[in-house]
Amino acid sequence: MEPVSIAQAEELQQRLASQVEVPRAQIPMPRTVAGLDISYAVGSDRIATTAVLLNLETGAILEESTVHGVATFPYVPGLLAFREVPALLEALGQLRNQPDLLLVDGQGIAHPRRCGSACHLGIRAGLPAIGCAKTRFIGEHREPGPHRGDQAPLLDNGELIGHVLRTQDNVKPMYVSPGHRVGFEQSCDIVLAACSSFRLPDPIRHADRLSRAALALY
DNA sequence: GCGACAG
DNA sequence: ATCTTGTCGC
Repeated sequence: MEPVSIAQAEELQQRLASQVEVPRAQIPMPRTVAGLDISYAVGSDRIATTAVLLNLETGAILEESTVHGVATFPYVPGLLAFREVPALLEALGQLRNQPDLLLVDGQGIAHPRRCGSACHLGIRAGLPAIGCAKTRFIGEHREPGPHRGDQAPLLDNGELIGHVLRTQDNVKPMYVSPGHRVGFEQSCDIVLAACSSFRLPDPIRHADRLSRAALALY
């Protein structure tokens, strides 16, 4: 029930999209969040996937897990989840403690079918999830203000699909959108809280560094 | 037909 | 995502 053709993936994604929940109400502020990321080898299909669990209140890293594997699905814009989510679920499963929320390196509902990687992962893990991407995928927006916390709505044909959020003063903004079971405003609040002193949320930044190091020596 | 296109 | 050198700035 994992490997699928591109046509099947689009069909499957259509069904998953109907399961995405974007509440208008606030959810309890998560105590712990897990950041996830994948590194790819050049001339092979080897990948290393890392999950980092962080205590959002203290900023302490509680635990981390890394799994090695092989990329089975190609990169197709709009279908990134089929390439990455299986591995992300594996790394997540290796954590001893379940996080209160997931921070994904990619889009949430800021996606053509409102079903980015963060939506897939949130639904399949049964946990709240937020998509936090470094670059735009779809949608238009104005340039947010220059300071940490400044933001601008990300719109697709007038529909709100996320926010462009400045996570530190004078850095390129991040593209934040709900993945599952968390609203727009709170998604920005949580991402901001996770960005202690860098552009990227701490857990994602650590996961990126750890997965790259793991891939290099394996 | 042409350009855009998360990671 | 990854391949890449030097270079600018704190």
